Order: sequence, then C-alpha cells, then structure tokens
Amino acid sequence: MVARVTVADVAQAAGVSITTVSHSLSGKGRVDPATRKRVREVAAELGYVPSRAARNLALGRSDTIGLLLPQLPTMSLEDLLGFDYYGRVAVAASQAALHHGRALLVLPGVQSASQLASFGLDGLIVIDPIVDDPRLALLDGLATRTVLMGQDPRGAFGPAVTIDTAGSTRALLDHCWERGARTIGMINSDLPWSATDTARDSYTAWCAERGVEPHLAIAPATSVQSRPELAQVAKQTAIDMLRGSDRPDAIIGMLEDFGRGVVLAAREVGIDVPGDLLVAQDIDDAVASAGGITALDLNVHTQLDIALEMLISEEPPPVEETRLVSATLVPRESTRGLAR
Amino acid sequence: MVARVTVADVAQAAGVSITTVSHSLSGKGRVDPATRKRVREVAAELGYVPSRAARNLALGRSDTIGLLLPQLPTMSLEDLLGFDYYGRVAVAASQAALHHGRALLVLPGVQSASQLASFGLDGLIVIDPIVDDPRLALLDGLATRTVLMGQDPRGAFGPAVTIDTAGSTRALLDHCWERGARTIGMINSDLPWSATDTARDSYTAWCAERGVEPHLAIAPATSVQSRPELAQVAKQTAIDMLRGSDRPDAIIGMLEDFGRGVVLAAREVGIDVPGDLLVAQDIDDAVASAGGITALDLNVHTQLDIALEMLISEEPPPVEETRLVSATLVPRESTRGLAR
DNA sequence: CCGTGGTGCCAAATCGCTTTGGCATTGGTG
DNA sequence: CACCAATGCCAAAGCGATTTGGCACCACGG
Repeated sequence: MVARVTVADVAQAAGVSITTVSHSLSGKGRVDPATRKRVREVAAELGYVPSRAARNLALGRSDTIGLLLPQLPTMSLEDLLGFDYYGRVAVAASQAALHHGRALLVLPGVQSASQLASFGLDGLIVIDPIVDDPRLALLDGLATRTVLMGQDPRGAFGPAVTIDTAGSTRALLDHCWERGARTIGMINSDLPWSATDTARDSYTAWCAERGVEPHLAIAPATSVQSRPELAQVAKQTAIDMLRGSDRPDAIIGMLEDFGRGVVLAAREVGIDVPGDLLVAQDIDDAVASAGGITALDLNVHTQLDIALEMLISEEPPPVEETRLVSATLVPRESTRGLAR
Repeated sequence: MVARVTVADVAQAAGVSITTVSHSLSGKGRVDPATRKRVREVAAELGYVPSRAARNLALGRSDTIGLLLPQLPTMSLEDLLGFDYYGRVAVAASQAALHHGRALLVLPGVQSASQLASFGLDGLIVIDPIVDDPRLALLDGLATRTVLMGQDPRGAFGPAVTIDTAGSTRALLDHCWERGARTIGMINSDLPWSATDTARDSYTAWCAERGVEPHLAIAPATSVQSRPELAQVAKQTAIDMLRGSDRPDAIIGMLEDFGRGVVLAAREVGIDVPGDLLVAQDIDDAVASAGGITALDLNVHTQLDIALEMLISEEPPPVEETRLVSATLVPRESTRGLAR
C-alpha cells in the first residue's frame, strides 16, 4: 500500500509550513513566486493529491453532483433505473458531470433534508417531480444548489430545465396529420407526472383546434414493475382502441415502449402499420429506433448539459429560470404514410 | 438554509459528551442502554445526520463505490458511455451499490494511483481491462479493494467476475448448429479486450471439433466513435462475407449491434433471415430484442451483484478468485431455423 | 532615526466525526 | 473493610485539508 502523501509531507520536504503549501497550490495567499514554484514541484514529485474527504470537510464542497431519481410509490429506485429513459438520464448526467470535472453520485432513496445535506453535494439534479412529490419539500431548506429536470407540478419553484411538452406533443400530432392521419388517438400513462397532464391537455386542445374528435386512453403504467411490461399494457390499451368503433388512423404513445405496444396491438388485430395506422411515440430510444417507430428525441444530453451549467455557473440561476429544450422529431417507417 | 446539526448539538441537547453521542449512535463503546436510547431519541428529534465528509475523514471510508470504465485509446469516456452495454453496466452498478447502501461514483479519467486514492473509495470496480491497460498498473499499490469485471489479459491478477466467454461463445455456436446451420461465420471486433481473442479461439477450436471450416472476419470497431456506427461497420463486413464464395448459413456477431448489422447486410444482399441465414449476437440489448435477434444476455446485474458482494464482504476475496458468470441464451426469430 | 506599508511566511483554529486512554463510581469478593 | 473488576462516561487527540490573524523583515519617505 502506498502511504498517503499529505500536505504535511510536502511541507516538510519543501522546508516550508503547511500553510505555505496550501497557499502555493491553491494560489491564494501571499507566497514568493519562487517558493510557490518549488512547492509545486515538490508536490508533483511526491505525487501529492489532496484528500477529498479532508478537502470536503474543510471547504464544505465535494466536487460531486447528486442525481435524485423519481421515487414512485409503485416502483423501487432500482426498477426505475431499468427504464431506458432513466438509465440514459443517469448516464448523461455522469457524462455531463465528468465533463465539468465533477463526479456524479446516484443517490439512494432520500428521506430527509439533513440526510441530503450530509452528502455535501456541490449541486443536485432532481428528476421528474411527481405531483405532491415529497422530495420537493426536502429541497426547501436545502443549501445545495438545485436544478429540476422535468416539469414542476408546482409551477416555477426553482431553476429548471425541461422539455417543452406542449410543443413536442403538438409536433407529434402535426407530423401525423401531415402524413394523412385525421383521427389521431393518444395512449397516455397514468404516471403522476404533471407532464402527463400537460400532454393530455395539449392533445385535447389540438383536437379542438382541428375540429376532430379526441381518442384518449390511459394505459395503467403504475401497475408495472419492470420495463418489459410497459409494451404489454400499452398493447392491451391499444387493442381496445383499435377494436372500438371509429378507430383512429394514428396513435401516439406517450411513454417509453408505448409505440412498440401499439405496433404489437396492430399486428394482433391485423392492421398494417403504417398502411392502415400511423404510430408515433413520445420518447425515443433504441427500441423505437430498431422497430422503425417515429419518436421524439428528448435530447437528454442537452438537458443535462444545461442542468450542469446552471449548477456550476458563478451566478446562481434565478429561481424562476426555466430553460425549455425542444424535442427533436425523428420520423421513421411507422409514420411513412397511410395506404390511401 | 437549515443549520447543520452536529454531534456537539446532540451532545448538548442530551446533556452528555460528544464521545457518548458517537458511541450511542454507533453502538460501539460502553454506554448505559438507557442513555443510549435517550441519545438516539434526541438525535432523531433534532434530525441529526452525520456529515459524510467528516465521517469519511475520520474513518477513511466513504460508503462509495467507484466505477472505472475502460479508457480506449480511440474513444472518450463519454462516447463509451453511449454504448448500450456500458450504459447498462453503469446503471446496474448504481443499483447494486444502492442495494448495499453505498453510492456509486462514476470516475472521470484517472491518471495516478494517488488520485484514485484521493477519492477514499470503499471499493473499486474496474471494467473490461484492455491489453496493456495502464489502469492495471495503477491498481498495484492501491489500498482500495478492487474487483475486476471482465477478462483480465494478465491472467488471474486479482479478484474478478467475468462472463465465461469461451462457454458462451460455444453456446451460441451450438445453438445455431442445432437449428441446422453447418457453416457458421463469426464477425469479431478488433477491440483490444482479451475476451475478443478468447472468443476467436473458442470459435476456431469449436470449428475444428466439428470439422467445419471457420469463417472469421474482423469488423473495425476501433474506428468507430459512437454507437450508431457499430451496426454499419458490421454490416459492411457481413456483406463481404455474404458475397464471398461458400457463404455461411449462420453468422454470429461478437459485439453490440453486430447482429443488427448482419441483418441489414442480409437484407441488402437479398438473403432471408432466418430462412437462408441464421443470425445471433454476443451481447443482448434492447435493439437485439426489438429486432428479434437471438443474443446472449450477459447478466450484467448478476455480475455486478457479485462484484459488490466481493467488495463489501468482511473477508477480502482471495486474489486468485475469479467468479464466472454464464451468459443466458435468448433465442429469438433470427435463429428460428433455416428454410430447408 | 522612526513610522508606515508591503511582503513572505507560519502557528493555530476550524470543519465534524471517531477513538483511545483514563477517571470516577459501583458492586462483589476475600 | 479493603481491594479489584466492571461499568459509565468524558477529555483530548487524531483524520487532512483551508483559512485567519499575526509576526518578522525590508524598503521607503518624512
């Protein structure tokens, strides 16, 4: 085992005090440039690297960003990470943090503000608050700078970065419309995001504007424990919709794998995609891509880059600052066009 | 901001010394059970949560597990995380760590052993060492307990958990054989894992046993910067193989998305899968799943569960302990069977 | 020649926790 | 009754950094 090299070691080797070492390395105090140079050389030679723990304790910082994933009542954190979207969020957050020289800490379930404070985080990213999210209450007294990623059910509570859900939903609907669909159904989830409601509202508003009848169905995603089941619940819901009278000529799925579920449903019912039915999905991922399903790329990386910038910038972002990121529509086979 | 509650606060409130508070909470020293109970109550009431930084400094532990991703010469860490497999590894590592009450730190590029030591990690998971991996040298003097995940090019260097590559490869080959293939090609990568070589060797050995001619091609994955290109390079390589004389009636791809690349190649060349050609892939993921491609589930979660157990167990695992995890074959449409 | 201001350096306090070693007090034993 | 061991508690010394406040020393101007 390599004995840890401390400031004291460097100080002794360089023949100066601990203070001077610290000042030399940080560039802070008054130190003769020559001394400074020498101390730095000695430190480098000894392979000195400051201890994180000590530094954290002294400074109250940690060069670490925390990621607080949603805590759904119906699903464990571990299960949640099994979802493609959250997995990608975690990865993108790591990348963004690394990019800024910070490490990323995927936080375990958090109970109290003080527990959260105990990590000594530089910044905190809170993902997708749900309605009445207990996590939001924790943040109130927290000194840690925080950015919300996702739509805040309470309105503009604090700095946030989020997808323009209303706009994105419309983009999806417009796309189907352009490809010839006139009766567009929506399969929404029952997850308690406020974005769920926003999507629903934009949908009904859009339908009203176009003067078409909305076909809204809710797939019970809260009953789902793991990802593979998502497509199944969507499929069931879609089958009902497709077998109903006045079946839509396009369906958009508002959750991961819902598009695939619709495609499976169509196959079962004997409806051709995209000949008889256009299918699109709210969240793009590898499955949608491989399945040729049109979807929205939520630009997770962009969102997290912005989040990190807000966390790290000198000036704390104003409380009411919400940065909107627009989703990118990725057209694929599933909305190529109706047969007639 | 909530003022931090410290041991001193609890001590004062409970009318005891700091030592007694610490002992009461940790259950370590000699403390009257009644006192212990009272201190605990007071602590709970005050919402006391020990400071991580202070605790880390005093104990030299951090309740944090580090994840050291491979550092390929041709690709940045961030790009690497864009690969489905490594993304899943990162997520599974988080989950496993959370499961044991630890946090997971995705480490930035690491230069020196002392830098690595500075994190004060409880344990370190080193992923997929490459041949002549500079990271391995760093580990030699490191006090942090380490587990390797992936095949060690140097042999049994230290505790490791890895997929039984030789066995898995054979399982894949046997599966195609059972489904009627007699000339099975392999598209391997040129990534400098030693598992790459192991796969190749098992392949040629298997072919020799069966008395069939090997068809081995190398797709230049080192030239790839990001995931979408993987399928492309595999496709090119597969096209050459399919257009060659004596074309194989099955092809197994030994890297993420290689199976999909082969399917695309077959489509381009006008060969039906699985009627004229069976396709299987070494690593299962959502794309393979959605594309109906038979693949090996590498049981990433199992691997990381084992890795964490090795890191956390009382007894440090013996240096030469290598835990083999076998991959699970997931048969899908792409190997249903040849037409004749 | 003395006061003034700037410069280079350092001793010691601090962050919040763990842990060692020792000091009373108690109860049991010879 | 004196002695010993066990018990309950605490003061203080760490962990390894940062930072405050102050001490010499020097040069300069009055």
